[in-house]
Amino acid sequence: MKYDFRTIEPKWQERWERAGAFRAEDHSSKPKYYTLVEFPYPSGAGMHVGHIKAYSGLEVVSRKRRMQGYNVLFPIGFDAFGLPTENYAIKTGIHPREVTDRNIKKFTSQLRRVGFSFDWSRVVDTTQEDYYRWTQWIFLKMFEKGLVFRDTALVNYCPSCKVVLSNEDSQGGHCDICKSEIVQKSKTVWYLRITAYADRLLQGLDEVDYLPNIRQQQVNWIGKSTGAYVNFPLRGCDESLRIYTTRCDTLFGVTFMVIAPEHPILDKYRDRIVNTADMDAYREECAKKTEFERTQLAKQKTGVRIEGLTAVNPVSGKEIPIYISDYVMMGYGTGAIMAVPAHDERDYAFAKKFGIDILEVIKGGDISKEAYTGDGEMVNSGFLNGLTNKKDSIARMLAYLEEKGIGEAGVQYKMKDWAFNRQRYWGEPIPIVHCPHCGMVPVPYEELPLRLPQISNFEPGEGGESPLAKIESFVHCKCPRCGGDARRETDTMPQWAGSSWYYLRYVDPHNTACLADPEKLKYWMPVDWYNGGMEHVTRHMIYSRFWHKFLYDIGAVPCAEPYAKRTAQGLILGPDGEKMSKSKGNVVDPNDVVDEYGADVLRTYVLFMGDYASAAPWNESSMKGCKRFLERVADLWELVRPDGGSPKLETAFHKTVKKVSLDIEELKFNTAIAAMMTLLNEICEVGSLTPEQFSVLVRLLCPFAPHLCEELWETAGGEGLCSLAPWPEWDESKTVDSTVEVAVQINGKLRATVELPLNCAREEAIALAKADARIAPQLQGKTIVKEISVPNKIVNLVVR
RNA sequence: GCGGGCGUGGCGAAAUUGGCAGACGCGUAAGAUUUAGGAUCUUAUGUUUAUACGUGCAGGUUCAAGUCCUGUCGCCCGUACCA
Repeated sequence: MKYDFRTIEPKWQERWERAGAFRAEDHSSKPKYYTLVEFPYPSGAGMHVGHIKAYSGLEVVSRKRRMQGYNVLFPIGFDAFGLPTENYAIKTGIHPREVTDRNIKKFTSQLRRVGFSFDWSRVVDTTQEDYYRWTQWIFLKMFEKGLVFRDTALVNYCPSCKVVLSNEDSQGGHCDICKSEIVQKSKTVWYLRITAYADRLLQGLDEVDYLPNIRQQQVNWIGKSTGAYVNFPLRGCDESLRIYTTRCDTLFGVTFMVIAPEHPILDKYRDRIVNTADMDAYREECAKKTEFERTQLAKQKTGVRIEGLTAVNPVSGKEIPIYISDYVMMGYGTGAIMAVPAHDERDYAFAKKFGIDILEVIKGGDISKEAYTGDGEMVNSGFLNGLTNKKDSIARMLAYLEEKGIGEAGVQYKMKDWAFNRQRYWGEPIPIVHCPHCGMVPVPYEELPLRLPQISNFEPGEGGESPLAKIESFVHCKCPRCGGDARRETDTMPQWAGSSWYYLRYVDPHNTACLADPEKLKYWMPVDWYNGGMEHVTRHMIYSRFWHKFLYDIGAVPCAEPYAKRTAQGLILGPDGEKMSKSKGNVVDPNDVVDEYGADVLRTYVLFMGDYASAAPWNESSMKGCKRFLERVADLWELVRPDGGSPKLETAFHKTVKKVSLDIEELKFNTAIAAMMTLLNEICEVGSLTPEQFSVLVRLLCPFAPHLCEELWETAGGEGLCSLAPWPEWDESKTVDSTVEVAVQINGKLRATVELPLNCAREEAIALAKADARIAPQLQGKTIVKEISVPNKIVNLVVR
């Protein structure tokens, strides 16, 4: 058969669509399987081949599952709210709705051309009113349950995007979207109390099957630490300074305290402080520093001693000085620390610089040179002296603190509450009304969706307020509670909102009564296998796990975890080995590849190019190997004969079916394809194959190159669609030949290989090995000290 | 610093519990075919003269190490003054 992909591919795409071949059934007696890929953000640039690789993995799994008789839900949609579209609108004046629709159209056509087996009847678009209605509904439910709060805080602000960012979106002190430097700004911010779920998000990881590195990243992100809160009395005040520490056993070694420059105690006891001028100067200096400067210029310690205010070490009774320094953060713990310079590197550096006492409480190091952070015997520590086990000394100290009422055990998380608002137009409006009498009042559920008003000027205000603030008709409203004049909240939700629950909407995308029908959720949830990029493993996944757990708590979903299994694919790099980006001009457009090579070659190549989880550079000439492979398969029909094949080829088929079946489950697509290539080589060597063998190969290859395989299936008179034909099975007993090649070593060095019957007995194998024409001469005059035989693998003769 | 991962031909990479290192593909070379080019097919292809040597480097365990152990160098990803 001539491999005419330009005719074949549109033909089968049309037939699949007409037959509804990949529609998931809501009511089915078949077992269900829900495969999920991360839905794309429809950017103006269109898709690149990285998207294709990201979807091809579970595409193969989904197709295999269908052939195995599962009712498969493999949906796609668009995460379409977001800044790039809005920035484009500002630049061009074209409404984001229009831009979004255009981009979605482009993405859809690209995806269709690749022949992905998505259920196109379930597409969701987060920017559609019937979708964001339910995003707002979830928000209001959280508001109702006290998980939404507002606070004035120093926030990460991007001066270029004019928008407040969460900690997650401003890592390394740079805006996640435009890469410009973040500044700290005091703003009123909406928060979601994700920290209330920190422990459950951590524990939930035990119930799911995530790749170990993915799990670890989430654990680190949540960042749970166990320790103690300790109160240090302030001399001459009724109040104590509260700190958090993981090493309360070193309490006797505390020689000073450090508090964050923003710590409220500084204002409260301002009249007692002698050197307010120095203090204010330092605080101002810190406020000006960006988060970036504060962490990068870190290693050099700066600070100011607060004169007139001292604390008392609650276990030793010694009076100790208090400093302010920006190495202590207001956002972690209590914003104050007890400093143990002898056993903490940062405290040590600070103490050296300011000439503060360093008191050893753990033996083992040389504290005249550096801080000792290892374990050892406790000294200078009263009742702890002599203890050598860290656990014991911590337990003893904790017991003491609790007994005396000085402190208590506690935990801390690195994870912070989720800053949940953006001063932007293209997002879900936050459905809250500010009433001068009633305060914050939720928009009634029956008024959802709270629609985005039509506007034409998308510029944010100079003060960084949302473009919505300029729309009088939107802002002015009546309070839903008292009916008086009120103002609408004008901030919108961050982009992460819509993607936090989209997998639920796929289950029932057109429901108008609830976010998804409970019965359908019960059938489809949880997602059996979720694949996506490593960059979404912390933010997106933790956010959506949090939303899901909340929905579980209010009875809206039937399971505690949304994703039963999670894997991640590696990037496709440009041909130059660099990350693909528009600015580097190394982006490969899937449309170009489909034009020149066809969708099946593209699909096969992105999976063949290397380990699925690793990054690999695009290499066009390497893709030609996949093209040749498919062309040779297309020609195979010529070799089909009822009496074709050979016993050896039959074994090769069983081996290959097994290998491909198992490799797909482990995302080892590269070796699965290699195995089929090897099989093809063997068929060509034999020169013929049976019709049944042909059918097996076509079905085996179908998830990878479905268009070609449908065509071959039809040519061979197969029944129905190849895509829905039964997955080939293998017979374990037929995966092995009757004879095996066994390596013969002398002193561990390969000297010959011998053909032995399968499962040849040890004695016989050794005897046959010794008798081999190449081995026997080498044993002349030598003594055999040891004979090792591993069945079907190796014989090793140790001689002297 | 901490957490995770990786280091194998000219290139992308394979290699169950330790058991023939380099499967499969690219590239390269020679030949066939072709008016020519391209495409296709056949053969060869880790280094080396047989012997020997080869999985970042140095040791170790073992009959046997890419795989296990100790030390060391380098790279990538994530995170970062987390008390």
